[in-house]
Amino acid sequence: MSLPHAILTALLEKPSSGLELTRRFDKSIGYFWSATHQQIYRELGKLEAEGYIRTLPAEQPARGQKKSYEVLPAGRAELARWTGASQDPKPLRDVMLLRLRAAAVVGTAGIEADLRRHLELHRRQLAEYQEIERRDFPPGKDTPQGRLHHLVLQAGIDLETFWTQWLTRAVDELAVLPEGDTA
Amino acid sequence: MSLPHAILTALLEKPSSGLELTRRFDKSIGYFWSATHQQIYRELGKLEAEGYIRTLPAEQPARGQKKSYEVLPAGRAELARWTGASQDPKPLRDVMLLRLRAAAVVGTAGIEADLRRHLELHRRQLAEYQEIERRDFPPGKDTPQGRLHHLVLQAGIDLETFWTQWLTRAVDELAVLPEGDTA
DNA sequence: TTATACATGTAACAGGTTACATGATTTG
DNA sequence: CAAATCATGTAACCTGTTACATGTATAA
Repeated sequence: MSLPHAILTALLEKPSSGLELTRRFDKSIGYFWSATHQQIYRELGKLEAEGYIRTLPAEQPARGQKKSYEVLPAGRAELARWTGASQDPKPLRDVMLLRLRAAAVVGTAGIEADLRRHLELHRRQLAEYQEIERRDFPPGKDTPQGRLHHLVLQAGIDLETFWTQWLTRAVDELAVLPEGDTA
Repeated sequence: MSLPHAILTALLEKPSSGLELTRRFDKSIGYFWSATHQQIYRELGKLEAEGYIRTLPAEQPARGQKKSYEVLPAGRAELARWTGASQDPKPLRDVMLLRLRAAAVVGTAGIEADLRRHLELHRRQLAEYQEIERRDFPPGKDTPQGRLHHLVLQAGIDLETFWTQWLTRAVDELAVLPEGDTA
C-alpha cells in the first residue's frame, strides 16, 4: 500500500501526466520507490475513482492524449494520515545474501564475478548520489523541505557506502576460499 | 524466483517438513529471506512436481501427517546454477524514506514517534545479530562454510548499524524542524 | 508518407499476504 | 473426551512484472 502514496507525493510536488510521473520515478522518488508506467496508470485510475485526484480541467481525456492530474483535498488528507501512521519495518530480503548462503552448500563457482559486478554498480550509484548532493545541497542555506530531502538522500549514500564496503570484503574473503563445493 | 532456492538451500542443510522449514525461516535464512508457511507449502508442491525434491521414503503422505522432504540431484544442480548465475541487484524500496519525502509536503506530524520506534526495533535486531556472532563465530577456528555464513551475518550487522545511526540522525533533525505542513 | 517518439492503456502471469479449513496428536 | 497444539493445506486478493496494443504528434 505504498505506491498510491508515492504518486500522491509526486503529484503534490507537481501535477503531472502518467508519463511525466514515470519519468520522475526514474529519478528522485524512484531511487527508493520504483514503478513502471503500467503500475502508475493502473494506480492513477484507482486514485481518481477514490476521489483522491482528478484530471486537470483544461485537458480533454482521450486515448493517446496527454492527461494531467492534480491532488484533491481528500488525497492530501489521506497522504498525511498515512505518513504519520505507525508502520512496521519490512524484514530484509536480499538475493545476494541468499546466494552466499547457498554457495556455502553447493559451492562458490561463478559468484565472485557477480560480486565484482555488483560492487561496480553500487560504486556508480554512490557516485551518482554524491553528485546529486553536491548539486542540490550545497553547504549553508537549507529549508525544512531541503533538510528532509537531504536526510533521505543521506540514507541512499550511506546504504551504497555500506554495499561497496561489504562487497569489497566479500570479494576478498572469496579469494582466499577453496573453490567448488564446500559441503 | 528466489523462494524455491531458499528452500533448496534450507533442505540441503537439513531435510525437513514444511512446518520445520517455516520455523527455520523464522531464524537463520529468514533473516534475509522471510516466508510464511503458506508460501512454503505451495513452493514445496512445485519443487516436488519439478523433480527437485522428494518426500523421505519412510513417511506416508496424509493430511495432518508430517511429511519431510530431501533434495534430489536435479535440485542441487539447479541451486548451483542459480547461485552462480548473474543477477541484477534490486533497486532499494523503503517505506520510511518515502514517508519522509511525503512529510516534506504534508508535514511531519506523527512521524517522529515512529522513527523512534523503528530505532528501537533496529537496535534490538542489531543486538540479536551480535549475540549470534558471539555464539556462533568465536575468534579462531573457521571453516569455509563458517566464513560464508559469517559474511552474511556481517551484512546484517552492518545494515542494522546503518539504520540505528541514520534513524538517530533523523530523529535529531526532526527535533529542530518546525512542526506541521512544510509546504 | 512513413518512421519515430509521445502517450495511454490491456492482459496474463508470478509472488507475497491474509484469512480460513481440516486432520492428527498430545495432554489435562 | 475436550482443548490445545501440531501439521498441512485452500482460496481470495493485492502488488509487481512482462508483453503487447493502440492512438497522436512530429520530423525526415
